[in-house]
Amino acid sequence: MARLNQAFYNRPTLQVAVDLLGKKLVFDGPHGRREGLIVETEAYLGFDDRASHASRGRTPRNEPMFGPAGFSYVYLVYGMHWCLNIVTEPEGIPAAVLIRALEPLNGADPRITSGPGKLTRWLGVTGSDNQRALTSDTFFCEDVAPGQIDSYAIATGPRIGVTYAGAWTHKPWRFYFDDHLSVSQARKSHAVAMRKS
DNA sequence: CGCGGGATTGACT
DNA sequence: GTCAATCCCGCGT
Repeated sequence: MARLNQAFYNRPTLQVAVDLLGKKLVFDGPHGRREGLIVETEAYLGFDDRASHASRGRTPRNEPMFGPAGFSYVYLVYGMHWCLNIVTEPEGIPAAVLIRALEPLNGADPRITSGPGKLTRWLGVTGSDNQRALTSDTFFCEDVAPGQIDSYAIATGPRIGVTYAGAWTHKPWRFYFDDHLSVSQARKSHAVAMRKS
């Protein structure tokens, strides 16, 4: 199926975050080629969004977020887990979509990729993959043929782990396939996700 | 240059 | 439910 091009990512971030659900992520890494369906995302809108790394201006770490859409933004969190984002919106606007969960397509335990730190470990994505184009032959997303996957209701709710973000903490910018086995467990979240459809 | 804290996870009570 | 692991970043001194 069609590979997602830069124009796909060069759009409003909330739209990209929703549209990425159900797409296939492909990565050729240290474990060989690994593929997974994206089943959970979060949008980070930079500038005003206090949950975003870019809310306090341009720094060496968040530099990729300011760059052109369709590139990776990979950073280390809590000293041990890599998080994979895909940069969105035109160059100069810091925004990205965090990939929070995948359904592994090789028959592996669906929980092995049920979290942003878990899926990078499974894929083999590390800091050396920061700011790489996601439109290459070895790292990309693509459409999945209709009927190829089960249909899920798309749910939305507050983003995980951003309790420091003031008013932005509660923005419903997390999107996921409701009841999907690979969606991350939102632990201390008391928020009730709202059905989108 | 030191310090506080994080877009998490898994182990343990 | 609670907590530690672990290190880079960003900010204040």
